[in-house]
Amino acid sequence: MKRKEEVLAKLPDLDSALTPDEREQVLDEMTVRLYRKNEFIYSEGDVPSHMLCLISGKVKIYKDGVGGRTQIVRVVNAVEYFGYRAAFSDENYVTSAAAFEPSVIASIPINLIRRLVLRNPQLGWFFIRRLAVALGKSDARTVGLTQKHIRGRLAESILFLKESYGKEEDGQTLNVYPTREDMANLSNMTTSNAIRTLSTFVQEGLITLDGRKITILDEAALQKISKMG
Amino acid sequence: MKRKEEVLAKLPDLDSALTPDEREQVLDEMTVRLYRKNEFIYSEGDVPSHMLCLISGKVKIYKDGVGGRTQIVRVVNAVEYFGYRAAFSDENYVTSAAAFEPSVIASIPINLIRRLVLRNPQLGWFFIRRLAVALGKSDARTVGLTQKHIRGRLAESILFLKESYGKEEDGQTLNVYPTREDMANLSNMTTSNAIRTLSTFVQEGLITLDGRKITILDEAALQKISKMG
DNA sequence: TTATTTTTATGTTTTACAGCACAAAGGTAC
DNA sequence: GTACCTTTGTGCTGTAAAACATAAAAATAA
Repeated sequence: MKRKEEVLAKLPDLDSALTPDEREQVLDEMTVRLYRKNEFIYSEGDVPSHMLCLISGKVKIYKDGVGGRTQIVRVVNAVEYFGYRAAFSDENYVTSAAAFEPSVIASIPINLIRRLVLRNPQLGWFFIRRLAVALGKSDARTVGLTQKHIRGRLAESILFLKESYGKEEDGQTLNVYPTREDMANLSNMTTSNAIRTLSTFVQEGLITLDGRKITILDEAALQKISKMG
Repeated sequence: MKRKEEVLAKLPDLDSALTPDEREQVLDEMTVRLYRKNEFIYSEGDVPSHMLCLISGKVKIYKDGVGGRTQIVRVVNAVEYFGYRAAFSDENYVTSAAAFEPSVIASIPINLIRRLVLRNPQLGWFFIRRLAVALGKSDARTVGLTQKHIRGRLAESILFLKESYGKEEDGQTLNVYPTREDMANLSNMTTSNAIRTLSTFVQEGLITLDGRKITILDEAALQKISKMG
């Protein structure tokens, strides 16, 4: 219970919306657990019963499409809520979620959240803002992924990861370590082409690679490649 | 003013959220005007000052991408709100909107809406649901447009228009009359390929074309083509 | 009406990228 | 340790769809 109190303290938007009674209830109904690397959190078709909150770690939200291909549509960083969209629109999940790396995730019954939102306009506004931002990003992504050429899409993905997860202390190495396949699934291309194009980026002095570590050397050039398509 | 009263009566989610005082204010600050066919409603980069409501007509929301290509990301049918996403996430518009056909559109200051949402949780919940549905569709669209082949994408677009605008009295002709270029911009392909692929659909007995009228003859087959990619 | 622009239609060429195939390197299990 | 599987890397081939080129038809303007 001590642990849960700490978790709740990290969720100010939610915590501040609670009466003492509700707070008790949230603490009672909330569960916290560790997901291992690559572990599934939920899958397309599942009934969304809980809102999730990533306390620590990194999570990818993706869709499996035609011909075994996968598209990562969003990534989640700590501390962020996720898994509530489907519940809010009364659908089953249309995406799947998995941990990029070991992740601690809190689950709160969605019915409880719904009740809170219907009583607390500030909390409602919080979710409106989150959804509005996500929708804008999704629309931008649709166009980027469909219209840009392979180099543009890969550059966009590298910058997307930088925006989402930031950099290490050196100020240029991405703070996330995706496989080449992850890069391909972010960028709407085959793994081969992700590998190939990353290599040419290295040759051109835009990035360096050390296993799965990606270090950005020339961000301006990447921006340009991403923008030009 | 009579006209505005009628318009407000068509917006139950909003109307019921208003106190008499606010109702007066909305009627006072709301403007209603007719947009001609293909007229711009707002453009990428504009500052969103009003929430819009399509009273009658049809509207397309689109993004201009690289190389002069355009992607229609959403379509709006009467009576539906639009143009609020950017305002809710404190951004300028990242999309543009134009009328598919002559359209009557009401504008309500977004600040007024924001105040109402912050006081009325039901209204907040209404927008949460709308945004959640839109985000789910946008994600599905991203994957459909990137992974499917040209026939699958075009079939998807035809079905998308059917879902969005429905059919005429005959039960099979789409109730919207997009140019071939519109079809291409919906389906992420060139106009030439939209024309070509529509023709093959006619040859295969899936649809008939009469100018811009699209009549669906074999919806099950279109569903299959859309699903298979 | 006639003129002019826009839209539709089709054929040809080019190319970006997927789809293999295969090998080396790196992890993981036993 | 050895065996096995996954990930990374590179070359080759085929093809889906863009790009280009005209031309006819339709819509719009004069």
